[in-house]
Amino acid sequence: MSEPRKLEVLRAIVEDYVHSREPVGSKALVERHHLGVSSATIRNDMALLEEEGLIVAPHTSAGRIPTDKGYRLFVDRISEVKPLSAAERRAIHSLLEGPDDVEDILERTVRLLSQLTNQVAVVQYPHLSRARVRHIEFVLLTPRQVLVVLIADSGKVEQGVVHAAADATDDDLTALRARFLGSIAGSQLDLMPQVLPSVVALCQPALRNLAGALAHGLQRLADRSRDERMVMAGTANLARSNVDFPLSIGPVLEALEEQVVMLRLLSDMAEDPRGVTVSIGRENPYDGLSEASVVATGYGPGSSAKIGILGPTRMDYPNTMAAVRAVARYLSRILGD
Amino acid sequence: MSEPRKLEVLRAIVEDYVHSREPVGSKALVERHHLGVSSATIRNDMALLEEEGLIVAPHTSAGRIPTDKGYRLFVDRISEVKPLSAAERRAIHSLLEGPDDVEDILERTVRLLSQLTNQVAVVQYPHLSRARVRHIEFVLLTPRQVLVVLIADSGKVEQGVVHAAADATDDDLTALRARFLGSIAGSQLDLMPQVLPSVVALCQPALRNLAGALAHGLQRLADRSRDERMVMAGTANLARSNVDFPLSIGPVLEALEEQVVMLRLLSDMAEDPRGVTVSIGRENPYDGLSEASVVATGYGPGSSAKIGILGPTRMDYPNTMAAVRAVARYLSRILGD
DNA sequence: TGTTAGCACTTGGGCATGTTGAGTGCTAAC
DNA sequence: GTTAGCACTCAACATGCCCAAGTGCTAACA
Repeated sequence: MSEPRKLEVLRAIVEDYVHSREPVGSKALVERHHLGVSSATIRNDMALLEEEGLIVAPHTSAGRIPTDKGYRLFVDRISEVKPLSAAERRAIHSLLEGPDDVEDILERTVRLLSQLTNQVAVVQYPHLSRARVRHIEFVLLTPRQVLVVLIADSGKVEQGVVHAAADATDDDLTALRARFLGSIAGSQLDLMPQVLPSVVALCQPALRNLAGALAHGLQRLADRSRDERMVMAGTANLARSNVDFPLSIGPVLEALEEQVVMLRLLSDMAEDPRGVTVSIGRENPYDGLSEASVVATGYGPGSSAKIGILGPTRMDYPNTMAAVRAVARYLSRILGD
Repeated sequence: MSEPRKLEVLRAIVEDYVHSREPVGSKALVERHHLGVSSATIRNDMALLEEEGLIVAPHTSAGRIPTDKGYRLFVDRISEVKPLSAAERRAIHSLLEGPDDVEDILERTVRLLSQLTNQVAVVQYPHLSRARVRHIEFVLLTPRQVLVVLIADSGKVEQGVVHAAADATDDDLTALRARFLGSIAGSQLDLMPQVLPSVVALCQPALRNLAGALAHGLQRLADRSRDERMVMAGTANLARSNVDFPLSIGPVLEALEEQVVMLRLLSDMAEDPRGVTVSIGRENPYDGLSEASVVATGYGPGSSAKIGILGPTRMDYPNTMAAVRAVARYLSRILGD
């Protein structure tokens, strides 16, 4: 049997199944795709495909559906990333115009991606560990409460409240701010643990307590911005695409809510030379996602942060991959300047 | 027939139905609750309740289930808000300890509430319109991009990027910052439209363009913090509580994602003298929530912001109301000082 | 007047049974 | 290597039947 036809048959099965959501049989296959052979031949091919674990029959006399392995082969060797339609390109263009606040941009991006793909879209905040301190600000809220603001040169702002052991004054804060800023402005966020203690040590004894508290607060902010976050959109698509289909969406929602899980998942996805990485069904390290696939890619400087979508294994991979890739590229471009 | 018993029967029906998820019949009712009368009598009562539109029978020979109106009566006149269990109180206490960053607190609160109630929890950011300007900061990102930071005395920080028409320098920004701060520090966020233009007008002509852009940016930030937002948690509970039950969760997820809808809904809920407001099924202004109920209450200064939960109409109102009320009180207390 | 027992009636759910059609694997011929 | 043909399997659907749960009603009762 010819190797090319075998792949062709697998391709046809995947496409039909994604489209119809129903097991596809040999006869329907020859009708819908002009394969040039009879259904009996296809049956033989299918038997082989099943032996190789690429497809399975849910019950004796039903059609076949692709396995995770089948999808994998499809994605790796068969499908081509389709170019986006003109309408889609336009949507990307227009939706990503507007104020270029990092937060705003990510929010709109993720919404856009979820609409393009009809899946749940997820985007990770850009990494800040290599970002540098641009500015800090101490603001007295009450005599014992100080709002600490840390501004990175990436434009990200972190804030938190610090409790002082004794009453502080605006003058204290102004002095300390100058001192801190002098020492840490321009230094990398991940170097702060090395720098901060020496700043505190150099303070006048009277201020040392306060300085310690503030240093601790700054450290927390720096940690937090390294500490990753994400934005998502389109959870309602989960319910829609699975009407009358038993992808139990409970576990998936749980995974999405446990941001740690999702972030881990995204980070762990190796970068693929083709631009998008796909993790299918049980390939996912998280149990709740055993019937789901993740399509993701990096964006921004060094492609360090990830953007992607989450959907049922039975999804339209070519189009989804195209959308993810395109959106990631636009996003990189916008954040680039 | 005695009015008290009628209510008692309704109460029993609601409680059994909430518990079992199945229509409850007259016989089962007398068995589970010691009502002191026979099933025949209950049948008569039920017929009356049905006439009044408080309960319905899904089909001829099934038990009855409460209608929206039935739940309404139950909530208004029958149920009592149960006190929380000691364990629950402890959970609230321990989970709400930690750094008292507004954002952090809200996030933990909403997570806690969703766990206590097994529903989706939602909390609205505190209103800031009456907040005052504590501090502003301009940071040069590139010669033509300025990061504008607005810090309110409530501790909330807003940030955004402004594009300059011409190159700006740090000195320009320092000067402008002093000027802006001198005029608007301490003034209410909603008064900024009146104040900002005059500041711009007073600037040196060379800086006026830049000042205008910055003023515009500040205005946007002020608007945004008036512009309401929310945090939510527990969407996975939707899937869980509705396993084998046809509350189509799609529309509900949509509503939750359209934050505008939810915020509107929360804002529109009148304050109830008993401390918690309930909106049941079709009482909700949004179609997708016709099988859902919202239990909410205000918190914080003037109870202006809302916190609440969203779940199926068939929910345990007494406990849910108790949890919402308790959590709101703790939240108020924590934010109060 | 309110309560109760008894009874005829309705009906959804479960079950056993039969039928249909899509789909398969296998074999023999091309 | 491909195909036609055929016997076989089995989910899905339909049909009929019975049962249990539940109802409404009536007549008797306190």
